[in-house]
Amino acid sequence: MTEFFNHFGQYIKVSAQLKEELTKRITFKTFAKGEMLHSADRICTKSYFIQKGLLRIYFLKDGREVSEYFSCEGDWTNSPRSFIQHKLDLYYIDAIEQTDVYILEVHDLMFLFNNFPEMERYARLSMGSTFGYLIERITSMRFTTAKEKYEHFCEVYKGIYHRIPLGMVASYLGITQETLSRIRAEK
Amino acid sequence: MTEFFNHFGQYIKVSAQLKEELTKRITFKTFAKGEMLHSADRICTKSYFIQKGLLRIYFLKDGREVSEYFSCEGDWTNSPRSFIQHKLDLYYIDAIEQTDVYILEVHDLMFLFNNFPEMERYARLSMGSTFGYLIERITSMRFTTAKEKYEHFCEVYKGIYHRIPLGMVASYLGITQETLSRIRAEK
DNA sequence: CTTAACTTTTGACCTAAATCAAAAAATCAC
DNA sequence: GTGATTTTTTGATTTAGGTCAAAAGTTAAG
Repeated sequence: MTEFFNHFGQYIKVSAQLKEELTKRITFKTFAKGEMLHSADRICTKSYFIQKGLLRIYFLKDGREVSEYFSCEGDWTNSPRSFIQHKLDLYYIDAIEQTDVYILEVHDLMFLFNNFPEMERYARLSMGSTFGYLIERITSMRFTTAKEKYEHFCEVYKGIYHRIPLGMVASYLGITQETLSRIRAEK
Repeated sequence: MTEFFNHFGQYIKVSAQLKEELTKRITFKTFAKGEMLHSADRICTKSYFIQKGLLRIYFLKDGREVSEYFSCEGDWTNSPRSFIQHKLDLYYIDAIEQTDVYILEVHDLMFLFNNFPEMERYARLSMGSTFGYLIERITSMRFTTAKEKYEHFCEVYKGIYHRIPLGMVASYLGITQETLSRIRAEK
């Protein structure tokens, strides 16, 4: 669980007491490649912290799977609006590779928010980072060629972009797999 | 300042003491139409809460202004990464209409975070809402026609979309003004 | 008012990327 | 290992929306 506590340690000082409560509330699970972690027909009550592996968040558009984003080692993953606002949303989560995760239930997280003010700070700060990533992504989606979009993707997902199948990358970028295949071929 | 405290009241209980500290630290200013609130050559140390009016956050791409988003009555505005991470970023902020704002300096905000744990909660919760909006926007930008993008924009900015000049809307959507003009004309 | 400076619309033409189709390559299951 | 399924590549064709250019409308300043 070292990587798990280190993650919090990036933003706040993790007291022995918080560590104990986290340990008590967290569970561990391994998902096989292709296995579903979350489906759009349920409210998302779990957040997954990836110890090892790769997850994909996607939704269905006219029957086709469109990747929303990818998460790897050291990331939290859930269906954001479903988890935060406790309502249904359109996202599915599955495992691109065999993936080991720590699981935290939303009611346990609420307990932590209510009893450890530093957890509120942790949430504020870590959300702040993700914020920047989302804004940069929106920026990079407009007035850019398919090639530029792909190059931006490779930068952001440096180190893991080769672990993600081409078709999933294409839908993440909002281009067809044929176009992405041609971009990869040309250089 | 009622609208200002009401905003916090949506997320947390605002104690008399917090109210007092907020009042002490906030300043008020009016910007004329077209006036700049923030420029990319400076670090953004101020956050603006709009009492009345309309602001635009934009950046320059090949010399053209690209709208990142718009903020109106009841919204906070700043250059997000610059304000949060205290570094330079590429965004400019100007006033689309004459705009009245409450101004909070980043160091005053930090004081509030350090002395009022409920402010951390406020930040977590209000960021959570914005999060949902950003993700939905990313979703709506891929595999959609220019017309669908515009319709989504009108929904999200219902009530204020007619206050924003066409060219600014077009760049927000990542389409040309000519295309947007034709979309508006056809129906 | 009147001129200047933007903003929006309209028209003609062009191109990046979509679509459709099928072959080739890689991966999986037994 | 072998056939079946899935993923990726390649080719031909189409199209939505971009570019360029200019006219029409609108707003602002003196």
